[in-house]
Amino acid sequence: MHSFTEENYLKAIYHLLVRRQSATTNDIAASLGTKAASVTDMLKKLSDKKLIHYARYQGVTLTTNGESIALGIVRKHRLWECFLVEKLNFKWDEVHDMAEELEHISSAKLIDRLDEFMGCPAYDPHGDPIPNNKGQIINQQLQPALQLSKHQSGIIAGVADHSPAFLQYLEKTQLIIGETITVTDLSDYDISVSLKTTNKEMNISREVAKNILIAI
Amino acid sequence: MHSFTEENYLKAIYHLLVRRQSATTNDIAASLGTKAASVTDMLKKLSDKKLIHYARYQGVTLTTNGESIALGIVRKHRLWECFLVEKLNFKWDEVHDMAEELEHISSAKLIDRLDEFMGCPAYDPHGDPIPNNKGQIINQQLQPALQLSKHQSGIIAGVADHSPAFLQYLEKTQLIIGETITVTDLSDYDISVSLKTTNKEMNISREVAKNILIAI
DNA sequence: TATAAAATTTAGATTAGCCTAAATTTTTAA
DNA sequence: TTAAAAATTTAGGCTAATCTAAATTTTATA
Ligand SMILES: [Mn+2]
Ligand SMILES: [Mn+2]
Ligand SMILES: [Mn+2]
Ligand SMILES: [Mn+2]
Repeated sequence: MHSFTEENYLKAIYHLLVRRQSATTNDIAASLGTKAASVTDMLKKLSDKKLIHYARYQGVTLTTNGESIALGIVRKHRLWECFLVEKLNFKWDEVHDMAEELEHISSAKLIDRLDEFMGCPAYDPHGDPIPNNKGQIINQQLQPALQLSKHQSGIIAGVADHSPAFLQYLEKTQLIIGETITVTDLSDYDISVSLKTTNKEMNISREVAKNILIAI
Repeated sequence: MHSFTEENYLKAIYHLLVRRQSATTNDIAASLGTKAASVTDMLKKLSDKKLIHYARYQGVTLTTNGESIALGIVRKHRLWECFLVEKLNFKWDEVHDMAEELEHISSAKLIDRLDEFMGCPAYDPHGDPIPNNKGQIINQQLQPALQLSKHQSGIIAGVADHSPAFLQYLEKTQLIIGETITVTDLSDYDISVSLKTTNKEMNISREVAKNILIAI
């Protein structure tokens, strides 16, 4: 149907629009590891195919069609991650690269069967919502743990940084999806946040607190 | 590591060598749906990479390295077929095209985990042996049902035709892997073979009998 | 064993996706 | 409000994989 490359562009544009409200040539190039000139070439092609709205120098948005393809890729990526973690016992920091390949397996029937096999999960191992087979997706309202005030509690529901290093750190410190945390101290001059979980108390950096997402 | 295209060439060459003891330019072109000129180009490239032994006009064989890559692809293809049939409830005639895509997923760790998850099966849904992670494969000695003599029994262990149409016919008539059949009549002038299974008696054409493989 | 037929290779092009360098447009800030 | 900086596009090229048409080699057969 569409090439892997086209699918990757549409997905990158989708993520940029979700996360930053805009998708520029340089942003797309950075997220795909290509050069801006290559992106411009592809934007013309995607525009010709009516998958994006594109006006020179103005950045892009997805057409209805383009967005539904992007959501299909995101759905596959996240469902395969569920499979890898829950059935094949991979850790949540190990699955992304495999899912980057698996998301391009074309069969819609396969992915719907996988969805069923996994029990139609709503979220992937990183807390990201899984679009259903009509492309509908739950829009989670999450906030960085850093924004919690002193004595406030919340449940960890996602991460803003998906890097293996960060995920491994969270795993090691038991700051995992579903865990309830309570802020015990917030310091202005120091750069750390003190908190307690069900089992223990700990101190995390502002950087970490910024990347842990709490359900509101 | 290697492109999908290179992997497909190596797999095609492997299958031709197994099934016909030789792999010629035209045969490879036919099995990949490309033209002979394209095959010649790729043979040069695979030869430069020391994956095949190639001498102009003489056909090709696989190097140790080339064969081990081919066996890796075959392993992935067959394990994914097992998964699709046993876990996602696909029929044996539906899985081939999906496996053609899944066989190129690169992670060795993924395929070894999948192997484990499936219980390290020795055969795929069509009775074809699955190479282990060292590339070792069981060399089954099978014979076409057509070669059974009158009153002789045997167990269906494979198929020589993997087309959905043939597989559906076998499924419908319950001539499936593991079924014991006994030849009740063989006619010289008529083109059919009469046989009985555990449940019923039936009559199949020579063409069908040729493509049902019996364990010896 | 000499042709004819078949198989294979070479020559020359095309397409998708990528690149660098140069030109153009937009944005920033003096 | 204009010059510098940043972003983007254009121009020109490269590689992998493909093709058609023509040339070459092998094989079959008269
Ligand atoms: Mn991921
Ligand atoms: Mn994820
Ligand atoms: Mn198959
Ligand atoms: Mn099979």
